[in-house]
Amino acid sequence: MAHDDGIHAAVTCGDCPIRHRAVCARCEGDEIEELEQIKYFRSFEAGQTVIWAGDRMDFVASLISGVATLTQTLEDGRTQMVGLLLPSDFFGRPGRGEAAYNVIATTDIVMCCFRRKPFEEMMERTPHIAQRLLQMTLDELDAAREWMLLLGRKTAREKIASLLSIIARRDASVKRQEAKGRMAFELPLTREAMADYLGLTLETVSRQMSQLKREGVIELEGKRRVIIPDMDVLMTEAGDDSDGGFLV
Amino acid sequence: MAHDDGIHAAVTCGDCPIRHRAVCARCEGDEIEELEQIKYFRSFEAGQTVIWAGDRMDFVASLISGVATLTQTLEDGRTQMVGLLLPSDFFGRPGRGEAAYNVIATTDIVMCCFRRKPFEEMMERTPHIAQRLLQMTLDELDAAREWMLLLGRKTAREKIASLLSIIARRDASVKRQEAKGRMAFELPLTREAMADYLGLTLETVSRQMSQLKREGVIELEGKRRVIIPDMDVLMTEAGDDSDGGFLV
DNA sequence: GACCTCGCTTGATATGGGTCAATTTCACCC
DNA sequence: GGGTGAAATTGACCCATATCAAGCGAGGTC
Repeated sequence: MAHDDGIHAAVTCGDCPIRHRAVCARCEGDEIEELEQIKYFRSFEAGQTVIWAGDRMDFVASLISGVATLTQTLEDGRTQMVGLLLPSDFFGRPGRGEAAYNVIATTDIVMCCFRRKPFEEMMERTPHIAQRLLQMTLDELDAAREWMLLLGRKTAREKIASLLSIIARRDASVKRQEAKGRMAFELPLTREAMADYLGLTLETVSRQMSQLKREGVIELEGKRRVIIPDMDVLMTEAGDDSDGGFLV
Repeated sequence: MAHDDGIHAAVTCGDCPIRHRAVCARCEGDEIEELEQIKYFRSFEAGQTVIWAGDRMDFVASLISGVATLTQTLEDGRTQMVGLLLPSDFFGRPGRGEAAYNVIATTDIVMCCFRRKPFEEMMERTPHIAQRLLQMTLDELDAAREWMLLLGRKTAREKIASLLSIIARRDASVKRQEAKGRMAFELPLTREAMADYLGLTLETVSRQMSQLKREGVIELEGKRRVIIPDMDVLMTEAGDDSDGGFLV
């Protein structure tokens, strides 16, 4: 049962990424068995709110399929996305009984949930879990910091290019293809969600998308399908050369 | 040897916060003893660079005194602060041999360093360390997300008020005094560093500080000493009511 | 005491992105 | 295949913040 990469391991271990990613670093049978007892699935449709900031949250979860977002809002309604959850991403916090952010499904999603208390108890007894979770959290922190650079210092054009290349790269790694040359993918976000990710208005997002299209940096099929003729060009537009696999 | 709060514990455990914060959740003697073997101190003067992004980094560390920053830059020199380190904050990443960010001392600082490899080995054997580090990292992630809201959606005025109230609150908790009513503190950052924190230019920072002063929200003694006549007013200006003790 | 430097402030002007207001497109549903 | 409504585009205008530039003040050096 060789584990040469994340995807293979996840498949080998079963249908739920958390079993591999947060827990079974070495696929130990009894750990998986115990997780099985406290796990359950939930699904939501595109547009539904999974949980509101401040609500009781007695589970932690990993996303199996679809895309969800974490958002924060000011009283007057200004909202900022602070997390973009793609399949295999984890959310919820051990030791915290209430949600800190709004979690919203932007496509139909399926989540694999674990009851929080038993999960925390398991963490106490099973060093692998805490260690794996630490690695995942550190990765998220790096992604958050990259995101801060984007929010604080990039132009609207660079922001758009960055977001597109983040999604393209993440998508590419899932499909196990090289993130080079020509690429195509379905945008899982509305223009408004993109704006909330980037700290822009949806009009500016739209304008910059049109601009990039006019200049041949991207092509659009309909409103959501994006084709990148040349990833290198897009990444130059993004303003940094970070080739890391960041993204929360 | 009761541990009723973080500060007390840190003092009780010795002079280095990491011993309590990252490790000795229950002050177990042998863990402390072993850490003692791999620890060493380093100090830097205000303005010195502790480490450049990309450099080899074979230690992790906690800040004992002073203030340091983590910054990221684009090729053309635009820079964004992504971490503000105050005493007892931890930095460096287990499992990563090179620095991801520039670490710069903004005041004279003293750090308590631990050689990375032995620290990682200890983490493997000592669940408490990974668990404590996980909690600290999750707190940092929350702080980063609060920071993202600031960068993406707040006005210059709100950004300044937010930063001042973050520093004031953090300062207050160190001094064990209530973060209510009148407060005073020394700004540990230049206007330029404030700008890098907030995603603004230093001119805008200066103008907004003058504006807040003119309106009586803050008072200034010299350029660095800040007096907050009424914390509630400042926090209203900050645009959110988050009373959490966030901050990296 | 004159001079320099560095951090900061202030002013004048430019501009990127926000705001407000129509349209247009397209995915979906009869 | 035509109708409908939400999502997206586009235009006109405005404003918050950036940019460029000048000047100030405190501390340090000769």
